[in-house]
Amino acid sequence: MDEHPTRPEYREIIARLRATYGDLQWWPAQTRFEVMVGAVLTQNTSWSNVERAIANLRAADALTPDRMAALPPAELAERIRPSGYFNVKADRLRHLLAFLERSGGVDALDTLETDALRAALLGVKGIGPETADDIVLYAFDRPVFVVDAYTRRLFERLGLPHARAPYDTLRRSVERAVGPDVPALNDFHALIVEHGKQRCRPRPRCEGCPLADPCRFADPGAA
DNA sequence: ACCCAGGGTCATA
DNA sequence: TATGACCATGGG
Repeated sequence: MDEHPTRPEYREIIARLRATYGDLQWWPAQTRFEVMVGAVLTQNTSWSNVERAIANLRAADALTPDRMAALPPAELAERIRPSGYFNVKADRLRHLLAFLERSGGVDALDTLETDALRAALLGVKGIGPETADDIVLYAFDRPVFVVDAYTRRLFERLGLPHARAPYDTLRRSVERAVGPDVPALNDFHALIVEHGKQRCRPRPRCEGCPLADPCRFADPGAA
């Protein structure tokens, strides 16, 4: 009941994951705008598919706000087709472009406080909590923790509290315990995703888990 | 022929 | 607050 993990507990998880997967320091992108685009495109979609879409955009020289805004909507959708939900995501990218336009661009957003930046992003149609935090952390280097499906699955299996709590409850719990440590928060989410892709999958059960070997934790719902 | 993937919106109860 | 339908491609 209201039991929060201690700082060492999360630090220990980070340390063990780092020992296995390395010091990742994430987001595979060349610019902050590219981070934002990738964050939208990877919604419920594997990164390999996003890479094709990004490559198509790069081939069209459309990886800047101005150049992307110049694309006809139908062509934008066609370019990002490999990332799935391409009609929905094309609209979301255009909402993002309109937001950047009326905000004065990426550099202007960087002058906002973290909470204000987060709130502004959440006001964009198509940008929910996880996408907003991807952008806040990986494009603007602000100290937020990103919660995703991998995070909930791992925390559930480790028996950590708030695994199924509302998004902000889980996010704040980790932020409070870890502190405003951008490199640690950057790595933590990246490591959870990497661990999720390599081992901590719905099935088969995590094999050779660096956090608990053998992984003895049940799937969500089975506990 | 399945299940899964670095979610979000909208309608409904 | 909490489900469920919907969006769609590509890999295992």
